[in-house]
Order: sequence, then C-alpha cells, then structure tokens
Amino acid sequence: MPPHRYTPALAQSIELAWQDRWEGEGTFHTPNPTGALSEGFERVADRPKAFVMDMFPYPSGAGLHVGHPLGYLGTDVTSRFLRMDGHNVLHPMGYDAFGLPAEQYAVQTGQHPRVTTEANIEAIAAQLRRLGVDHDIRRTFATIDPGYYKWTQWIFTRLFEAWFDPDADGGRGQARPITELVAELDAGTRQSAPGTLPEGRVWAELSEVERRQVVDAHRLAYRHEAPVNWCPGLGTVLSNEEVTADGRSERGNFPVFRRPLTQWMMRITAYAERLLSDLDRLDWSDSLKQMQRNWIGRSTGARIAFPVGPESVEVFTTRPDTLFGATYLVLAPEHPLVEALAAADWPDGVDPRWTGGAATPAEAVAAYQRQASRRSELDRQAEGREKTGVWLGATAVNPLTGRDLPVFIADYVLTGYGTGAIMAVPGEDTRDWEFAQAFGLPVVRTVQPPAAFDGGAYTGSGPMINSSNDQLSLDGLDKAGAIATVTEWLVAHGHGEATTTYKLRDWLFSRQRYWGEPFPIVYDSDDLPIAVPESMLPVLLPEVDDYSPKTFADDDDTSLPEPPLSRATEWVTVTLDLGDGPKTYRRETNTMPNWAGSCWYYLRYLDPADDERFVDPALERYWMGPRSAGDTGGVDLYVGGVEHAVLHLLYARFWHKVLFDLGYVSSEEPFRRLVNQGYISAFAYTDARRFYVPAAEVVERDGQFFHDGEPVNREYGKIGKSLKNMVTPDEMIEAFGADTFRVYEMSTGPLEQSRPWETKAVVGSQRLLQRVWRVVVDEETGQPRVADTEPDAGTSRALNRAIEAVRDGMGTLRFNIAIARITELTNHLTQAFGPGTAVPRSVAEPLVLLLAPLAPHVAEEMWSRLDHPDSVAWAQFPVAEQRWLVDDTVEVAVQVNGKVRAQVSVPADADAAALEAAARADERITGYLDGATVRRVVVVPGRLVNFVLG
RNA sequence: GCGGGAGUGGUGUAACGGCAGCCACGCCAGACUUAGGAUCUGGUGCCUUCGGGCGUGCGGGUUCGAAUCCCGCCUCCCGCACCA
Repeated sequence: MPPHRYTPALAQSIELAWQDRWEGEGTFHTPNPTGALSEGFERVADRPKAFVMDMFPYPSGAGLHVGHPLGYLGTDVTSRFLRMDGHNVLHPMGYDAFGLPAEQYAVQTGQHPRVTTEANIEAIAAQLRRLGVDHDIRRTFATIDPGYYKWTQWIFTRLFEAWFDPDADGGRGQARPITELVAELDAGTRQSAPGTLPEGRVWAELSEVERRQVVDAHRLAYRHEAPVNWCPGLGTVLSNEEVTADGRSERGNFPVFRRPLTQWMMRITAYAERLLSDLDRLDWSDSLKQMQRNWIGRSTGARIAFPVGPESVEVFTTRPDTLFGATYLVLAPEHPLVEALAAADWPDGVDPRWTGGAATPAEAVAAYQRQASRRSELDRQAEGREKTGVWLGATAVNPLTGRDLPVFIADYVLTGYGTGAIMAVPGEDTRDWEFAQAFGLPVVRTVQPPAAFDGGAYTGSGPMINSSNDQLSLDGLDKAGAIATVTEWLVAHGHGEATTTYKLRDWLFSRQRYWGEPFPIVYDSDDLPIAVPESMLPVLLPEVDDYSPKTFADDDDTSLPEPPLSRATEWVTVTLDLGDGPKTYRRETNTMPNWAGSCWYYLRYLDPADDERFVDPALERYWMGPRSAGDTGGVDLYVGGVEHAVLHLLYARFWHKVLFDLGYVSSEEPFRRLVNQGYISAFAYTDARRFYVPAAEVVERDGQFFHDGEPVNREYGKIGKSLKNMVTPDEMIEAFGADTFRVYEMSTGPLEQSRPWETKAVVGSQRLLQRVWRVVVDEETGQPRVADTEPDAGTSRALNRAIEAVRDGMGTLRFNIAIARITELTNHLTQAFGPGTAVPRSVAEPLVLLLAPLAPHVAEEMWSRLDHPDSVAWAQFPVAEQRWLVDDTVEVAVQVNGKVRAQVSVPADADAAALEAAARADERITGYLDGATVRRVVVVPGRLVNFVLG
C-alpha cells in the first residue's frame, strides 16, 4: 500500500492534530462587538452576523448513537460554510442539565445528581470535540451552573413582577410592571381583572393583605388552586404539555391524576393570540406551525347566557347559528353552579335514565361528581365514548324558542375549556346526538342535510331550517350569514356576545422535585409571596440528605406531593432584610420544571459570563435584533427534534415575548428560522423465537438474512440497546475517521428527512475522501501533486458548476446535493488528471475549500500541504464564475408529440428559429416529419423542440 | 374522526412544468495484484422478436409537454383527539 494513502489511521491522526490546533489557536472563538469577548472583533466588524444553534443536549448517560449527531453536524457544516462565506458566525453549545431523568438516574446510582450530570456532560463534550464541531467553547455552560440559574431565577422575578395589560399596544396586549397596575388601581383609572376582587368589594376599601392578594392574582407568575396533573409515580405535578393523550407522564409513562392543588402558574394564555399570529412571521415548517396552532386551539364563536331560575348559565359555542336546535344544556361535573342549580327533588314521572338511580338530584350530582373525579383520563379512554350524566332537576330557557331545556352534568363537557358548559344541539353535533340518544332527548334539525343523508348528527353545510320566531328568522341562510345574524340579535337583546376561546391552558410551573432551580420566592408572616431581590440571587439549591422526592405507588391517587426541599428545614426558614429590617421568612420549596432553563439559554450564549445582567442589550441587538421593519429577529438557524414542538418552543416563545414587552430584548421571537432534523433509524433482526439478535452480526445472502447460519426476520426501528442495533459515533470514527462519518451522515438526504442507517454504505464516503486526497496529494511522497497550470475548459466548467451547486446545497441544508456535486467534480479530476499528470492548483484549491465545511480535518490537512499556513476555516469559500456556467454548445432534446426522438447539438445562444432548423435537419426527425402535418412547433431555446403532428 | 406531510430502480436519493433516475450503496464484468472488505475502468429501471415498447402508488383532468399543477381514491408516516 502506498505510504501516504488516506487510511482510517491517517484520518485519525490528522483529526486529532487539527482538533488540538483549533483549540490551541482559538480558531472558533467568535468575537462579540463589545464587552468581555470582543477581542478580535475588528477582524469581522464588516461581516454580516449569523447565529446558528442546536437544541442543546440533555446529558442522559445513555451515550450517543449515530442518530444524535445529525443535527449537530448540520449546524456545524452550515456554520463553517457561513464563516468561509464571510459571516461573523456564532455557533455555541450548552447543556440542559436539570430535570427528572438526571435525578432518577442519580437516585438509582446513589450519587448526587450533580456528580452524574457533570460526568455525562464531560462525556458528551468529548464526543462532540471528536466529531470536529466548531463550537466556541468559551460560551458553553450548563443550566445547573449557579451563574446561569441566577438569571433564570431573575427572569422568573420579572414575570412575577409583571402583569398583562390586555388594552396595551393598541389592544394587542402587553406585559407591564406590576407597580403600574397598583398605581392605576390606586388612582381608580383601572378596574381589576374580573374575578380578582372579593365578592361585592371595591379596591379602595380593601385591607393591605386583601390588596396584595388581588395584585398577586394579576401576575404573570402566580399561585393558583386548580385541578392539576398529579403523578404519584414521579412524586410531582406535571404541565398539560407533559401529559400524553392517554393520561400518562411523558417521562416515565406513569399514570396521571387530576387533583386540586395550589401551584405556581405562568400566564401563557394571555399571549395565546400573539403566539398564534406571530407564527406567520416565522420561517418554520408548516407542520410545526400547525402543531402549535392546534395546541393553542383558537376558536371563535359566542357566549350565550341561559336563565335557569334565578341563576344564569353561560355557555360557549362555535355554532350560535344552531341555537334554535338547542334542546338541553350540559355542565361539566365540576362547574361552580352545579350545587346551586340542583333541585331539591325529582319531579313526578322523571325519566329513570336521568337520575342515575339516586333519590334526589343532590345525591345524583354528588355520586356523579365522585365518579367523574375518580376516573383518570385513561379510564375514560378505556370505556370508549359512551355518554353518561345526570339531570340536575333544573331547566333553562332557550332565548329564541322559549322552550324548556333540561340541564345535565356530564363528563363529556370539560371544565377547562370555554365556560365549562354547553348548549347541546343533537341535530348538528355528534357528541350531543349520542347523549340525546342515551337519554331520550329531542332532536331538532336546523341545517338541511342532503336528501341522501340518513345518519345522526349532520355536521356538514346546508341552508338553515326550523330557525325562526316572531322576531328573527335564519331560515335559508348559510352558516356564516346565520352566525352573523343570530350573534347580532343576541348582543342587541343582552343574551350574549361574540367571543374567542383557546385550548391553551396556563403553564403549571412548579415541580415537587429536588433537581431544579429553586424559586426565588419567600413567604412573609401573611403567607404571601415576595420575590427575592436581585442582590440576593441566586437562591442556591441546598444540599440535602435525601434528594429523592417522595414517590408513591403509581396508582395512589390519594397521595399528596411532598417537595424534597421542604425537608431541608434549616434552608426553608430564613432571616432576610428586604428593606424593612431583618425578618423571618419561609422559602418556597417547589422547584422549576426543566423547561425553565431552556427558555432563554440562547440569550446567555451571547454574554455567558456577565454577572451584572442576563445579557448585554447591545449584544442582544447585534446577534438577535430585527433586520428590517416587521422582522421578528431571533436566532438565524435553530435545529432540533420535532418532539419539542409544543413544549420548549412554546414556552421559550412566551418568555421571549414577556422580555420583549418589558424592554429587555429587541427581538420579538427567539427563533427566526427553525428546522427539525430527521431521525436515523436502523434495521433490527429477530430470530425464530422472536428475540432480537445483534444486528452487526447478521449477514445477507440473496436477499435473505442470516445470523449464525439461521434465517432471521428483518425489522426497522429506533437505534438502541433493546433492538440490539446500536451503532455509536465512536465505533464509526474508530473504523473510518470523523470526516468520513460526517460526510456519510450528511450525504444520506436533506437534513429534515428521516433515514435508515446503513454501516456498509459508509465506505462510499470513505472512497470519496480517498479520491479527493489522491487528487491533491501524491500517495507515494505525501507532497501536493498540483502545478500552476491552466485548467481546460471542461474542467473549468465542472469546477464552477460544482461551486454553484454546493453553495445552493449548503444554503438549503441539502448537503447530499453538495456532496454529490463534489463527487462529480472529484470523479472528473480523477479521470482528467491521472497519475503523473499534475492537477491545476486553481482547481485543487477550490475543491479543498468546497469540502472544508463537510470534512474539515482532511480539508485543513490538504490546505496546509498546499502551502497555506492559516486555517481553512477562515478561507474564502469559492464563488462561481458566471462565464463557466454557460456552455458554448448544448444538447437539446427534440420531441415528436412529446416523445424524445433525437438530440441535436446547437450553440447555447441559438434562438428559436435556429433551434427549429437544427431539429428539422436531423435525419431521424425528418423521418418522422416526412408526409406528416406539423400542427405546431414548440421551441424552448436551450431546452427542447417539440413537433406536434396533426 | 380532524389536521399536516409523503409515495420515483434492489436501497438511500436527484430532477426552474421541458431528455425521469444525478451521486452513492449493492450487484455484474474487467484491469492491477501472492492476496483483497484496497484502488482504478466499464455496466446496471423493467420488458424486448433489438425495430422498439413500458415506466415516478391508482384513476381522471389541465397542457404541445406532468414525478412536478388540479380533482377523486389508496397506502404509509407524524400530530391532535369528547376542545362545544
């Protein structure tokens, strides 16, 4: 074998050497325009900035498999390309390190979570370094660093010290400091939000404590008692986003129960409209935007009040047009008016289906409420959609028909959505139809179904029928017209109003776990919360003897949360001087959810060591600020998994908008462009007993698969230990080198696309790098085999076409295209400049530059051997010369009736007439045209000629 | 059920409405070799009577021309799911 062949061993020694040099020289240090990291900024001052980021990893301890680096490599290639193409590029990395998995792993191993977490971080950092990524490691931090979570706590205090003014910013709504609310309440220029004042009281006459309670109820971070998701198996409560559709925890898959508890909430619902409408301004995939839209769940309709005796029940409906068809009302079992509305006795002759077998309405209600509260979401699912409920013994009145409407409670109406009460229209709603069938309730159709329709509820469109009284007629109108007409009537007569509701709920923010940010909150002698002042931050997580949370049997729904910090009694009770002398306070013992740390980490990369503020505003403007009027600003490219569609990405957008409203950031959105990288899966194999066998040991013969000579069955799935198809980057780097691994991962498809892993195909990428190496370096001497000769025209064309296509592939994250064009160029050079023929330097150098973002180590080595002392990372990326992108002559297809029958070679600038003449001159074409009538000739210069025969 | 996305060789994929399958894996053949899981060269959609014919999930449509645009199906993937 030649002594200087690009073998895995040579690749590895090149890679390790360059990784050391990059670190030693600070090659990837990104200068800030100002402040501590501004050294060297003058070098890049005239460059446009580019902020490229990955969703930072959670250091789990399970180790990386070959799927994990895909996104990291995608941003790395992009970042390196942009740097070479003249940008000041910021490509940082950090670690999301608080949270349940680290804590649970620590519980298993008996180690403090910090110890295991830091070991895991170190392992991932080493793997990332070995991949050759160009992170500016001076900016790396973990969310568990006190210097970081100090500012997470500080941002929490900003949310605590703010309220949402729905009238601000021209009715769009905006966060404002809470002190301004107090001032307006004191001045009498503002009424407190509905439901926040004690019944029948006014602000001016409240006691100091009562006033504080009213103010607390307005805060963006507030305490609230409500049914929450209690997960005994984890010993903590969870947010809606952390509970799966079948009522289990996303982490750990434990059952979740609804229990009323007092918890910290974040008023994300105040931002529902802005979170929804600003999606239109973001460069995100349609599917991701749609997921957020669905989660926010905006629907427009009307609130309608139905009198029930002395009370009034308000319902929300998106179909006020069907009001003439409303034949009963249903309240959620937990609706606050249920007890007040329940009648004392059943009337004579009550339908037995309506009573639940109880002697009185009150008993029926109590029994049904108990049953509903005990049922977990999972049980409801398991029972299917059979409708249950009981009658309250009360009736409402339909404001349009005057008809009596029996009022039921049923668990198919949810407390949390709309008003927790509905008007039931069995003619046009499937759920109401099912309930009406089960309870023998009348059906009135108000939308004319098609003649052939013979189903139950008709949910399609059609003209209104049966919808008139002496004041109003909707008959014959379409849906939109009927909604407008009836809403106008309801408003005019005081029965209701047009309104919008959202599925989005406020974000449950407290967790009863140890391994999270402590709340920067203390309680005074009135048991009311006070924010810890900035000067006393961070509130450090105390050392405790037992950091594991108290967990319970998975299904123990009677258990109550018990935060581990509550057992740190010396920490909980604290004496502080908050401005009125030293007093004793009690610390909040909940911790924040692990989403808190990832809500703002992108900002901290900009100014990682700042102890005076969470980020220097000048740095935020430089890296994140809007570029033009109407631009949201934000990170220029954010790459990560789609699993964060409604968790991290919604929470981070919410915090960012609050920071924007309060004037701390200039950008309106955190992530201007977002791409979800695909997943890498792999084949797995099962033997006759259906057990998985190690995939690496399976051989293929004639389309069949064998393990130890026995036939096995091929499956496809997630890479991991359980399917015995684990492949790690370390193995691949060991066998091929990091550059080959990088090129292979990038060559298998566009970044967004999921793809299978195929180890045997990696050799193709290795061959490519070997061919490039052989084009540039003499395998016998190790010297460059270039000369200052002029390339021929064909080579120049091949080079410039490759440059053009590689640039396009880099910009659109289709690195597979870039690699295919580099391969073509390399193959051309291999053929054109065989052994003994020097390669023109003006071609070899651009080839190395094109390859540099994808295979940076071998590119550095070749660049160096081509006598360039400086890193290729800062070399100028090639720009195509236009004159080589157009051919002198082109091959044009000649079609007859749309079928290609010949090729003719013509000058590239031949006009339509010349092209047609050339086509007619081809003897195969004359054969077709002889004796036929040419009805039409379509000529597209440079592309084709099509003769349409009659 | 609702919403979103995708269906192209044995495989991963590529094609401004204009020559379908670039590039790679695999496979076949050859060269160089003591040897090859190295390297290089050539071939490789299917059928074929060697003229050609057929081919982008299925069926229609628009167009001189459709993988691409439109309509209706089918299949797969993802998200949501008693949200009024």
